[in-house]
Amino acid sequence: MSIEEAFGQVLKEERIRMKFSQEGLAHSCDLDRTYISLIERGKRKPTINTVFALAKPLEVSPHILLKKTEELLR
Amino acid sequence: MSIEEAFGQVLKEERIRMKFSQEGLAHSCDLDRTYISLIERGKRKPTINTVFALAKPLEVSPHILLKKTEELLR
DNA sequence: TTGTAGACTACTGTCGACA
DNA sequence: ATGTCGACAGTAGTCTACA
Repeated sequence: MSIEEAFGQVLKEERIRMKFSQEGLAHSCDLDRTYISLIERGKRKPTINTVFALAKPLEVSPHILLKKTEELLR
Repeated sequence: MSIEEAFGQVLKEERIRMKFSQEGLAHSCDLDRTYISLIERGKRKPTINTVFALAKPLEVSPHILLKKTEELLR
């Protein structure tokens, strides 16, 4: 499993936990809905700034997203 | 201070802690030396895969780099 | 509500050279 | 050992549209 696939899975879990639709999350962090879709399916490797943007509406620290990603990979 | 500036500062601290030159670190994580220089000066926003690549030779978990970045920003 | 496609812009990351 | 420059290839991220 690749880093971006693991990150996508984490993002999806956190998004669903917060009861966001992809659309709602996209709007909340000022990103495109189709881009959220791409990330969740492991088709994109977001920059650190994007990770920070995603983390905010998910009410989780950015580093937690990476930590969960690492846990999935190991 | 921007996210990328904070990350650059963290990277530099960790690199120096491990007694790497930019060149040595670049070689160890298979990135370009000038790119390490750009990141440390906050001129680039690395992707999550790049963060993972940088973390490995620094012998630190990727999420720790983000955590230290967050601490600098706050 | 989500996946996907295509066309597009902006920027990440490479490389060679020189101070 | 590092900063910087310019040129470049590849990809992050946008937007419209349709299943």
